[in-house]
Amino acid sequence: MANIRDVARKAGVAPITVSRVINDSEYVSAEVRSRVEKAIAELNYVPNRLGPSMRSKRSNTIGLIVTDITNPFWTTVVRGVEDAAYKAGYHLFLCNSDESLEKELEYTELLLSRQVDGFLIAPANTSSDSLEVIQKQKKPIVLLDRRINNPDIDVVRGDSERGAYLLTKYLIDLKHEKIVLLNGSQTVSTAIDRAEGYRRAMTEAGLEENTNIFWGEFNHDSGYLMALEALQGETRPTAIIAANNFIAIGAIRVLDNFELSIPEDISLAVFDGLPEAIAVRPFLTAIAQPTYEMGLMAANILFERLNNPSKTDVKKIILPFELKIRSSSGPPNPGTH
Amino acid sequence: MANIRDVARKAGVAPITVSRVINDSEYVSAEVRSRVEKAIAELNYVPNRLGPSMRSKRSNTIGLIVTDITNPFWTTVVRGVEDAAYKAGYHLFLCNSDESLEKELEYTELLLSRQVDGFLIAPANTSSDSLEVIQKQKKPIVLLDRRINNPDIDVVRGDSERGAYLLTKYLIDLKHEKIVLLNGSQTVSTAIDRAEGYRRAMTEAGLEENTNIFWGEFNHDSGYLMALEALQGETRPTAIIAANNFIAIGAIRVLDNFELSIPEDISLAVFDGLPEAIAVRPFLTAIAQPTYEMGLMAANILFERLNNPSKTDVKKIILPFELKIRSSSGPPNPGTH
DNA sequence: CTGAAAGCGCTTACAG
DNA sequence: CTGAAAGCGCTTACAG
Repeated sequence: MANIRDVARKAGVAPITVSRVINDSEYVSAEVRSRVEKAIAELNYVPNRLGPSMRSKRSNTIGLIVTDITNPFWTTVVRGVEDAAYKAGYHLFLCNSDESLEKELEYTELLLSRQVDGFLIAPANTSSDSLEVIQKQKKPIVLLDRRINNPDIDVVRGDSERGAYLLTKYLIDLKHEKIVLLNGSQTVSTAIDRAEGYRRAMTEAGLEENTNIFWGEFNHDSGYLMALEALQGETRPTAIIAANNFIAIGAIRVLDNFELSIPEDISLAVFDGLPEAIAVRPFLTAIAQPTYEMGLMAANILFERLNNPSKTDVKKIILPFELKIRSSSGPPNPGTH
Repeated sequence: MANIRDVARKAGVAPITVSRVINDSEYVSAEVRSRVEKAIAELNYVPNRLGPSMRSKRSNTIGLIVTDITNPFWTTVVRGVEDAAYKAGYHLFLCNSDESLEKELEYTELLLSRQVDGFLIAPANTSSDSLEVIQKQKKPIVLLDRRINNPDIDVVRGDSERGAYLLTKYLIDLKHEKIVLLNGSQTVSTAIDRAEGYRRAMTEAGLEENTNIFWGEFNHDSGYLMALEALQGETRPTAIIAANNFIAIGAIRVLDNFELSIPEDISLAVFDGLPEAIAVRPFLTAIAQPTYEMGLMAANILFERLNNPSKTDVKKIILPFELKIRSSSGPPNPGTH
């Protein structure tokens, strides 16, 4: 693998002249330029960007940490980020934290040592050490979808409180009274906010004594266990809200289990662009966010900040949820009970 | 941002001693070690891995180019790759080629200049320039799911020919005779192989005169257009095979369009782990591959090769497809016609 | 229009 | 057990 000196030698010029040709910078005579280009082609020379990165302290690289790219919510966010990065000339290090603070911190330190210019993170927890570690290195961060106990960090997130309020109210308007929320962990802002919105809608409707929140994790197994408990309790809910699509997948495993003899007409309402897979359920409501745009916006805010490090206004972008009814048959209400 | 010299000065030692502490290499007296560790902590020192990468010509970084991470098939492959990379201490640059040779080549060159150690690529085309460019730099490549006109490159792929054969035969056994294949492009190996398997099953059953292959692209719009053409043709098929899940999504847009008055009992058969979304269709068959394992295996073959550059045996791993029947109601056969 | 020197942050190889 | 020198591949800043 040839380096800039090999090319320079072959073309009979100095390395800096090769550099000028590569970067189209300053004047190089046509004759010298073509000699250099010939040498580059003959040697299959590919400039090593680690050199400039060392000097300039800019790698044009960003770290992207989501909890699990397998979740279609994050998949689409990541695609938005990647498209923005492609346009802006950045490259992406992709990491999955699996909702683990340890893994998140480990990735953070590795990415820092790789000299990423900035971070896009869906923090595993409202109080994440990773962010402080990054801030000590004065690298910009934009949070994805989740708030944090730190007012100085940019964030692009969905309006989880209002989303939960709308979804709950929608079920209440359909005459549901026994509505249960299968939620994520108390340490994740989206779960906290979704509980808040759910509570507000229940209270407004005079149903506060029916408020029933299960706190679990954003994964299949937790959804399964919470649904099992909720449905085997004394008073069976007529509607279940799953706080994210992974919880919904677990809940569906319970709802579709014939042996448990659970009535088919329990309504399921789901956050976060559920793979329509689940439209198999007779009564389904989904509420989702513009995830691709979330990725695009977050990435562009980060690049903006990298280009204008002096700007200090903190950006808090809150995107609306959109209600999507996907009942495959019949009305999603508890009238048949 | 402190560097190794700052730490050395603060601890009253030479930079090389700091290096030894960071890397736990060779003997450092306990006293000196603790002085260095104290200085590291006080200065929030994070070692810059670009330095070692420059010297060693190893970045511990790999380039991953898939066509579109939004496709759940690739999402899962990517997750497998990422898990393998995490364990092996590698970091991943994620790129989407969108089935474009130009974008693939552009990414390839950028990744080369970033000094990735190796590549995992789902090539956009059976004759991809990108691969030659990479081979000139003597960097290892493992192909994901797609063959190429080059016998020397490792590949981990699904057995598309046999998968298509099985899926077609399954439909034939259900008494379907008018089966149409909505396929990808003639330049992508999975499309070529799926056409081959489909043809073999049709011929074996004496249905070669019914063989009907549409060549398009692996995207929604192409699936929509091909399905439209197939269903509005003279003889309506009783079964449609979609060569990948994006084509299936387009086809479903046609099948579910009431205005076109297309009979509901047309059977749909789909490759590549369709988001079960589509189980809404009354008659659905899906055939899928172990995608997560594909990612894991491909990554591990790449790391193996990086650790043993001398080994030259080419690996061609072919993974089996698995048939999954997902009819939501009634038998998926054309008996009702 | 072209070039020699210095330095980005590390670690290998050698010396003591 | 500790350290001084050299070099990985570039480009900035200066000189001519």
